[in-house]
Amino acid sequence: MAGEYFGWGVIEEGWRKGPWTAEEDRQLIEYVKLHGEGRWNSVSRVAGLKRNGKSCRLRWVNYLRPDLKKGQITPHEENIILELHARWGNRWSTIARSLPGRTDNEIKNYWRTHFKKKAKSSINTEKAKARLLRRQQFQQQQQQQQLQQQQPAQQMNQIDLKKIMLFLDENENRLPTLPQVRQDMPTLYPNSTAEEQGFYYPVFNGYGLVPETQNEENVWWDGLWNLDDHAHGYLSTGCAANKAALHNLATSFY
DNA sequence: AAGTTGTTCAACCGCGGTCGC
DNA sequence: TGCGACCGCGGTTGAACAACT
Repeated sequence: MAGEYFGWGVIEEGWRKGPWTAEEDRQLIEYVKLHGEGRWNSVSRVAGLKRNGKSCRLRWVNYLRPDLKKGQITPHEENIILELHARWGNRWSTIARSLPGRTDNEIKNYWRTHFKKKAKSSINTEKAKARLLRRQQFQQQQQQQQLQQQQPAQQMNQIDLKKIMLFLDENENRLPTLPQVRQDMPTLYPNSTAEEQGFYYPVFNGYGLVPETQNEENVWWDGLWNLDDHAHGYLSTGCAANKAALHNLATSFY
């Protein structure tokens, strides 16, 4: 590698590498303000940054984006990471979508730092933990369901329940045959996932169906998680158990 | 106090998917 | 249909700092 040192960064083939300076950050922020996200390869030309498109995108997505949540991962977020990783594996960007303000890079780093070693030292222990977690989740879901049956009006707006039910009814024919993973409840998140089997799920975004080409189970559920207004309040109270409870609730409609 | 080891996280790299020509 | 440009993802690296000996 024949690179030229420039400050503590390196210039290689015309592109600067290494840590970003405050001035570079400022230039990138200014660029995004004016032109929006995307077209990263034109940043160098337009903003005069000696950074390639990839580097600019990464810097923006992982560090400069205004909606990023700074600070430590909370225990609740950690639970979600654990849960989703058990379900999806190393699909960091997918996991990150469920944690607003957190980046895939951040979650990946957090996982490696906090869980990878443990996983390495004892894969079996990890599997056992995942099983335990799922069992606990199932118990929570049952409790949650009981609560809902007792106090449905307080838990969730009827209109939103209707929305979901209508959605499920409307798409009854489109929904795939429930894969094995759903049939053997209480194992909510078994190791073999439906996504691997390439099922097609429609997406409900709170308003209607959104055509979706991805064959990912999570996309379907993400649609539900993204319910707005009242339902959002119910679903996103930061409680994975709530989501899981709805998951079960919805599953019962199949 | 100095050296070593461990931890964290920003940044880079390679690959694959998508899109437009 | 093939090709190149672009983008996003997951894996990996390395610098900075903290903790330990």
